[in-house]
Parts: sequence; structure tokens; C-alpha cells
Amino acid sequence: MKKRQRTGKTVKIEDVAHEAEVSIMTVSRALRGVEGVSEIKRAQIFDIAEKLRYQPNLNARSLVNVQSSLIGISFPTLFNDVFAEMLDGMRPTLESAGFTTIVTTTEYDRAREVDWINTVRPWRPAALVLTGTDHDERVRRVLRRDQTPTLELWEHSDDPIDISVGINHSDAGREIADAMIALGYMRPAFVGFDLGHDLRAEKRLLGIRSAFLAQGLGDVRTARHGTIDGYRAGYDGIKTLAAEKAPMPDVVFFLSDHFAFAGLMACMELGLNVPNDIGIVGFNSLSVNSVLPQRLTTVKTPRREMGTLGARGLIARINGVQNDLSHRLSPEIIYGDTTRKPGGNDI
Amino acid sequence: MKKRQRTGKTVKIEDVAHEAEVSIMTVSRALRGVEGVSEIKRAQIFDIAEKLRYQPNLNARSLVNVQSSLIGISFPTLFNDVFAEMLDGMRPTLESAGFTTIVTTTEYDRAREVDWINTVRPWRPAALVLTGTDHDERVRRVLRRDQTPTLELWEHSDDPIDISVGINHSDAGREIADAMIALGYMRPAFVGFDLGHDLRAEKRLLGIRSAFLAQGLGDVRTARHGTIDGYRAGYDGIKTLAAEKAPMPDVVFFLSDHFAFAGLMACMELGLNVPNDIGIVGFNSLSVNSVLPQRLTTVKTPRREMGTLGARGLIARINGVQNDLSHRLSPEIIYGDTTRKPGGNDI
DNA sequence: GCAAACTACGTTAGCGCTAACGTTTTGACT
DNA sequence: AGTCAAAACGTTAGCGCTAACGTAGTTTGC
Repeated sequence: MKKRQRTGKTVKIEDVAHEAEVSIMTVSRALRGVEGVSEIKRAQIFDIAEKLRYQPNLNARSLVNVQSSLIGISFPTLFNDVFAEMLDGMRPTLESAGFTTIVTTTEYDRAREVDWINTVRPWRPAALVLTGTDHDERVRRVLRRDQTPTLELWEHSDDPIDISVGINHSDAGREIADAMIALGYMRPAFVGFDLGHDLRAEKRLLGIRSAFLAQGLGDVRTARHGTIDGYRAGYDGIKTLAAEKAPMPDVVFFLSDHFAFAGLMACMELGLNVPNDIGIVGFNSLSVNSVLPQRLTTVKTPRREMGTLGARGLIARINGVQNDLSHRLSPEIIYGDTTRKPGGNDI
Repeated sequence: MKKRQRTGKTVKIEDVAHEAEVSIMTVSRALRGVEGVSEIKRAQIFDIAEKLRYQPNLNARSLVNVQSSLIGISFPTLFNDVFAEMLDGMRPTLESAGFTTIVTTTEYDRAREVDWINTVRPWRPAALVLTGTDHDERVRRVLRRDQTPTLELWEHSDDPIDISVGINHSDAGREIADAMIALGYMRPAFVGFDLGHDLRAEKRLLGIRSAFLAQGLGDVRTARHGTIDGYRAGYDGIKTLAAEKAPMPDVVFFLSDHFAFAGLMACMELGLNVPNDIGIVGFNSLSVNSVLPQRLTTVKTPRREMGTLGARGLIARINGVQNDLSHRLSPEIIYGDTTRKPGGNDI
């Protein structure tokens, strides 16, 4: 790789200082909005900097400041609006505070999260954002040791690395399951990705399972397919359940709304009447839901809010606030047309 | 904002050098894989660096190297798998070459692209990736002037800033329109976002329009809604067309497959038979298509391939290759169940 | 009217790293 | 053993910027 190329000499602070006939320190102060410069000079310097198209070298600045204004963010995937929305929630807050985000996806692979940490830390980021609470022990140790402000998003933790903003997924599973039990459903199934990928979904499944077991009802059957394409996983999940010799479940919980939508399509193909033959339950309440012929029964998760709260917390922490900045948020059950409804014709 | 905090003294190259009893230059050479170090010493230094958990400060490295190993990427949105896939196509190539990506979204707003350029350039990125070919004139000028390797992705340009990898969208529109004309369709409509947002879609519309006009057929009606939520835009588009006094179009071209899917749902609600009453044409060939009861007629775009080719080109350019590295790729028409098919019962 | 307390600058030093060049050691060949 | 070149290492200088401190000028207070 070629180094020290790019001959078109970039303007540096010295050029501005020379043109303005002041020291470079005065320019530095003026442009950063630091006090110690008369407003007249500051205005002049701004004009000259603009004229010369001066842009500070952030690598140099990060070097002196010991830390950069980069914030590393790790999501499992971007093929899911859930994460794009959390990003959307964080970005305005972070950017207006002068931070730039570096986003990576781990494809639900914990080893890739470790790799990523090793990639971003050399940039000396001001903060890091991880998804969920399950991380390699080395990650926890390293981040705690050097006190990097860290946000664990999407899943709330009682023992966070630093800041945790999210919901409790097993509770969410339990709550939606209890709601379905109250509607008379008794033969549950769960459709999601292959085991070991979406750990939050697994926790929701645990919650669902415990709710049904607590009522003395049967276990939750599972149908798992793939690791990325939620549409296929939802569709194949229903087809798999239908192909098994066991009687069809009367309610199916899907990993997310887009799985549920695909499952709904599979039910249509199989001639299953929703919600009479089978109940369909999504998760997240995604925008696709608003155009479906039958609105999904689902659980609305406050993704943008998580992003905003998390970003604010991070900035506070970066600025030295030591308080507990974690937030546990609550999801909301949305009754749609793909299950029975409370107060409706139960049983 | 606090500066020079983070007391937990980070290990620097000097610490490794001291422990290994060599000069810091030898450590630098050893760890970077540069020649001039005996293999015995190199191995020792690697061990020590690992033991000390040394991680080079990339801000310092970027400062000496005049440019960083960051690559800035600008997409209109991430709420669209098309861009997530292009990113997926680029990332492995870029990362294995040692680059880190900074991704931003512009929400289809050209002014935000300019802002973004001004945000990333201070990092002295090794390269930039923009979406499409329509940029603020200042952007073109600046990037050409300081010779930043630049990739314009998704839409092919005959006069690129530097490298262009993509398809010709107006040709794509013309081709799919000609294919539909050949199937006997004559009253076209287009459903998409509000004007001025997705410029590639507008070019496809121009292509569609010119194809129909060339055959002496009527103009293409348009129904535009929103700027982000493609599902709503697709759904509302059909509802709007149906509500107008004019006769219903016999074929509707959608901005993308997820629009088309939502439009299909709207048609079902309206009792319109697809494809007999109305033909539905998507774009991009997204994964949602594989689970729909009726597979969409659509145009398959090689997103991952664009990403890979573009990334390779960028790396070549960064390494000093001066050739023309642009690629014009071709989309492929996919005949589904939402229109008549060639060789089928035309007319 | 003069010291104390600002304000508005400039000077010095150093952040962690690497290109370029200088010096020593090794080995190959007479 | 002696010559010379290549390999292996060290030294110097500087990338662009900012914290900390130093130094003039200006105001304030009594």
C-alpha cells in the first residue's frame, strides 16, 4: 500500500494562521470555539478558514486528545429494520454532539464481535455500542478495565458492562405467551433462526415456554431455519410444522414480524385459516404490518426510544457523568387479526 | 467535553520495545510485517505485544501516513435491503485489505451528502463511496481535486468522479417496460416515493415512459407517497390510483419489490385480480419475493456483485492503479405470477 | 495612581507512530 | 584473514494538532 501520497497539499492550521497573521494556537482556539480569542479575530479567522477550505485533521486531533470522536457500533445484521431503527434513534443525538459512528455487523456471531472490538479499539473510540448482553468474557473485561463508555442496547441487563438500555426479552416472551394463554391457546410453537444465533429470541422463547409450562400446558415446539433470511425462515418454519406428524399448533410465535408475515403466507398456501385454525404472533411491530390484509398480533418494541436514550446516556458518560444511566423499557402487546382478541369470542 | 482522560495508561509501542529490548522502530517493523527484522525477533516481538495486549494507535498511524485506513460510505437509507446488500458485498473485501468503513445515510437528501463529505474528509479517509451519480457540484469538484479514490455505486455513469459501478437505470426502465408492452399491457402507472428523493427510480420512470411513448401508447400515471416507508408508499399508491376517476391502469411499475408486495396486498383488498385485472411489476428481486403467494415479476439487480466489484476497484485505485475501473452491469428481467408471461396466454 | 486581576494572545512540548537515513552485524566469496 | 554487500537494527525528524504555561496589554478597585 502506498503511503504519504496524495500530493495535492492539504491546507493545515498553519496556513490559516499565516494568512490571518496570528499564531496557530489562536486559530485552533478560534475554530474550536474555545475562549481566549476576541470576537473580531475569531470572525476573521473563520472567514479565512472557509476561504482556504481548511478542514482540521481529525487524526491529529484524536492523537493529542488521547481519544477520538468516533463511536463504534456493533449490530448483528442490517437486514432487519429493528437495528436500522435503533441506529436512526442514536445517530442524530450522537452527530449533533460531534461524534461519527462506525457501524459493523457480526452476523449473530460472537467471535466476530471480538474481532470487531479489536478493530475499533485501535481508533481509540470515545464509546462503543454493543447489541445485547451476551459477550465474550474478554470483551467485558477489556471494556471495563479501560473504562470505555459502553452501551449495551436492545436487551436490558441487571449487570451491564456500563450502560444498558433495552427490554427484558424473557419477560416479553412470558407476557405475550400469558396473553395468548388467556385467549385459550394451548398448543404453542416457535419459529425462528437456527439455535445459537439470535440470543434475544432464545430468551423470549424461554419466557414463552415457562408461561405455558406454568399453566400445565404442553411444551413449545420449535422450527428453526437459517440465520439471515427471516422471510424464508418464517415460511419454512410453518411448512416444517405442517409436515410433522404431530397435530398442528394452535398458536405460533415468530421471531419477528417479517417471519410472521412469511408464515402467514405459508398458512394461506396450506389453506389454514388464520386465526381460526391457527394463531400467528409476530414480534417488534414493523412497518410491513400496516399493509398486511390481516394485521399481526405482535409486541411493539420501542427501538427508536432505545436509540435515543442510549445515545444520550453515552454522551453523558463521555462527559464524565457517573450516575447509573441504564433504562429498562417496556414492550407493548398489540392485538391484531391473526389471533383471537380479548373480549372477543374466546374459546 | 473532557479531554486527556481515560487514565488507565494504554500500552504503546515503546512499552513493547522496552520489554523486547529493541528499538521502537524494530517493533513497528515487526508488527507491520515490514522487512528488516529477523524472523526470530519478529516472533518474540509478536509474543510480547500479545502478552502486553498492545494495540497500535491508528490515529497516530493515520497522522504519519497522511491518510487513514477509513473508508467513508454514503447510502440514502438502510431501511432497504438493497443498500445493506451492497454493503455486504463490499465489506469483506475492504476489511480483509485492512480498511474500516464509516457508513452514513442521507435520507435521499443531497444537502446531507454534502454535510457528510465535510464530516468524513477531516478523517482523511483512504476512499469514499457514494450512491448514484447525482451529487452537489462542490462534491464532484472537491473529490476530483484532491484525488480521493471515489466509488459511485448502484448507478453507472459515463462521466464518473472516479470509479463507477452499477446499472443504467433508465435503460432498466425501458427494458422492463418493453417487456411488458410485448405482453400487451398498454395503460401503465408508476408507484414510488415523493418526487426528488430516489433519483434512480426517477430515471427508471423516464425509461418506462419513453418506452410506452415510443409505441404510441399513453403516458405513465404516477402515484407518489412518502420518503422512507416503502410498504406504505406501495399500498397507498394503489389506493390512490384506484380512487382517481381515470380507468385503472393495466400494469403498475413499483419502485422496488417491497413496494410491489404492499401494492399486491392493496389489490387483494380492492378485489382486483392479479394478473388478470392488473399487472404488478417490482424491482430489485428481494428475498421477500420468495415467500409471496404470487411471485412478483421484477428486475433482478446484482447488488452484491456491485459491492464486490466496486470494493476491488477502490482497493486497486488506492494502491495506485490508474486504469479505468468502472463497470456497467446488467439487470435481468424475472417473470413471475403478477403479470402475464411471455409464451403464455397473451391478450 | 498603582497593584491585582483579567483578557488576548504567543511559545513550548509532546501525543504515538513511521519514512528516511545512518550504523552495526552477518555471511559470502575471494 | 580480508573485502564487500546485504541484512538487521538504531537514530533523527516530523506528521498536525492542542494542553499548559508564559507574557504582554487592559481593565478594575480603592
